Amino acid sequence: MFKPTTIKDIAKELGFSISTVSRALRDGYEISEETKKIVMDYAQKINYKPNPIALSLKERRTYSIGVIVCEVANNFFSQAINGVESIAYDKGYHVIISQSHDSFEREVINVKHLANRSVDGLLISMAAETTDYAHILEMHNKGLPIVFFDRVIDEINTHKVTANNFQGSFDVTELLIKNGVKKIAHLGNAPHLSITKERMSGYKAALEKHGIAFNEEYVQYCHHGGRKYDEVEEAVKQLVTGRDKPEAIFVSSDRLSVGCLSAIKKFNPLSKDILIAGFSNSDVVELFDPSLTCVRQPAFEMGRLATDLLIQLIESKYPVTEFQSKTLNTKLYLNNKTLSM
Amino acid sequence: MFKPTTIKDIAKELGFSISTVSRALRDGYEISEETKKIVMDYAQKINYKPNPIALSLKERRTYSIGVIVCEVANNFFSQAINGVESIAYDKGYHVIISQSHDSFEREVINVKHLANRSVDGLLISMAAETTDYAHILEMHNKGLPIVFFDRVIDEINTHKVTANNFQGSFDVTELLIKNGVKKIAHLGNAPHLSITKERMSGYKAALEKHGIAFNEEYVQYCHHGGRKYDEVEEAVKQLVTGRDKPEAIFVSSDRLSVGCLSAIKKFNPLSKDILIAGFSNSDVVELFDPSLTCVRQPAFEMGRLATDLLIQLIESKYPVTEFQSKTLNTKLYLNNKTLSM
DNA sequence: TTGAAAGCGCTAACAT
DNA sequence: ATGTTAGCGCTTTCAA
Repeated sequence: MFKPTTIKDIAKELGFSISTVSRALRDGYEISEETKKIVMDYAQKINYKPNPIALSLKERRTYSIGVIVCEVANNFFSQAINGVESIAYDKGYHVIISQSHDSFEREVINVKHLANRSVDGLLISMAAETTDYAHILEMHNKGLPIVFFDRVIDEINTHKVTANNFQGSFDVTELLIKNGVKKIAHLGNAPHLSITKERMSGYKAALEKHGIAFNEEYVQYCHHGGRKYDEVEEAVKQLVTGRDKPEAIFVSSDRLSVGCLSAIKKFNPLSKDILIAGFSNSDVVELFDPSLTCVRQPAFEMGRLATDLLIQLIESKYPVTEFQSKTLNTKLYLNNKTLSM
Repeated sequence: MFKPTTIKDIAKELGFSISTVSRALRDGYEISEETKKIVMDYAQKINYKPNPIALSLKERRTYSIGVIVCEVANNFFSQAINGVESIAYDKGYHVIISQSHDSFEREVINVKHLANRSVDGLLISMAAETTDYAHILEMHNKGLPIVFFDRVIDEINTHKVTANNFQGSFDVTELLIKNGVKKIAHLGNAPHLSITKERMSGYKAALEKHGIAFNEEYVQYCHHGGRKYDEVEEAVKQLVTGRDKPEAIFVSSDRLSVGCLSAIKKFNPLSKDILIAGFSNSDVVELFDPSLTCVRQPAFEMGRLATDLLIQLIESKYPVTEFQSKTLNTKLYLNNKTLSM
């Protein structure tokens, strides 16, 4: 069952040696046109395909790249993966996707599994739970090409691709302020994540620019990044039932934004006195009620870029020592008639 | 760079032969406890991991399974993939995800690529464009284990896992009828897809049961499955600007349902005189405006089940000749105060 | 109990 | 121009 033809079979069938067949197939210069034609035609006829496993063993590479994200059921990541694929396919690489589900343990398993010669390089957006980077560091030190995207870490020196999280946060916060909103709460992902910190900075900077004091009580974090709805609901509850109810909530992550909308809807089914703004790559934002003013990341482009850099690392003849940190601009989308630019 | 330890290195280091090391590591019965301990401890210490490529070449299997879906940026599929993963990981298989983007050409490439010894078996939901099944048939005939899920085809005899599309359609159509809605249009995916046909049947059966004539003018298909928004918009336009405007539209696919909501919102921003009901696995349906009454498929469970069946096929010692077609029930969710069960 | 050697499919020196 | 051989990392006869 499922016993594919090998080069040996062809050699036997055609009466050539294995190496002649091999060379003919790769169009080697030493082989006569005549022989080439015979071999090629026959290979064509029986639809011969070389065994990629054998090739991998020989060449010590797999022509596949691993992608580790928290989950694919997330607009930002599925779009980013489409970007990854678009480049990878063109350059002849497979894409192996693994989900960490924001779990440290799962991330470690995935990294080890993929890095253990299943892939030639790794594209990773860190899990929300991860604070110990030993597993990544180990692979990096062994020479495995790694490119970070979205959720990056300072501890490792390699290419990094992120959205301009600071500016995106700044812009949306300022937009709210310019529309007369002063009491802006902030709902963030796990606090140690790079995206959380960067987005927090942008938010604070906008407040500061406009002379609004930063209020610690207006800040809530969701350590599971919105993957546990209860956590989001509890955080939103804290915000809306606090002493000084905010006029708006800025939500700093994709999954969290819709979670926040659901929670708000639950607490406040009728009144729409709290504006929600946040990072989201949903392609149906215009359908949401309550409406979501959103910051959109160039996910597809980020995936492309990160993959391009990764493949450069993989294919580089010499050890790469100069690394790039690319930052791509976000875009703001109003979905609410009460707001204007 | 990135040169991992091999069994040979261990043998040299410890002064044993390669085969002794190999056997010690696999806990072979012929090896003395003492030698085993030495080898195991050392392997542990240097964190030795066997090269999976070499194992694959030897065992003629890869311990990975391929999944081909139209896209991961789709609630149903990303949930199904989570189900696939949950089983695959437990049984020690990698999951390689490929997207067809509903393109026939892409599907053919993906199938050939994966089937060509990159995976031990294939899980597939057919692309909307595909009407020629030669590429699948070829692999099936070569003995590659294949399990279909969601979008299945009759032409190949193997395990199949689907939602009860007929019943789901029937239920939601009947719900509308029982709520006094008689003029129900139907917006479907590509007409040759199994899901499209089954859902159409359920719709027709409900109409018939309640003595409502089937009206050809109330039917529109989207050959690209909602992946091209213009197509959806045009179809919806046809429906709502026809001679006899429907009171409701039943949309028979996940991606199409939100597309339809967008289109309706565009044509009818204020009046909400057209109810939309349809298949959707969105986890934020309660946020949609206009509201979407939806049929939800047990995506995760379908993924689990399909994977379980696939792994059974892969690991079966004997050729399997008895195949199962599993059908799982859908669930109806009202998100509209004007409707009741 | 351990080692030598063949073989999985392929490529690439090294012969001829 | 073509064939022989070794080797990629591992398992597994077969010999010792």
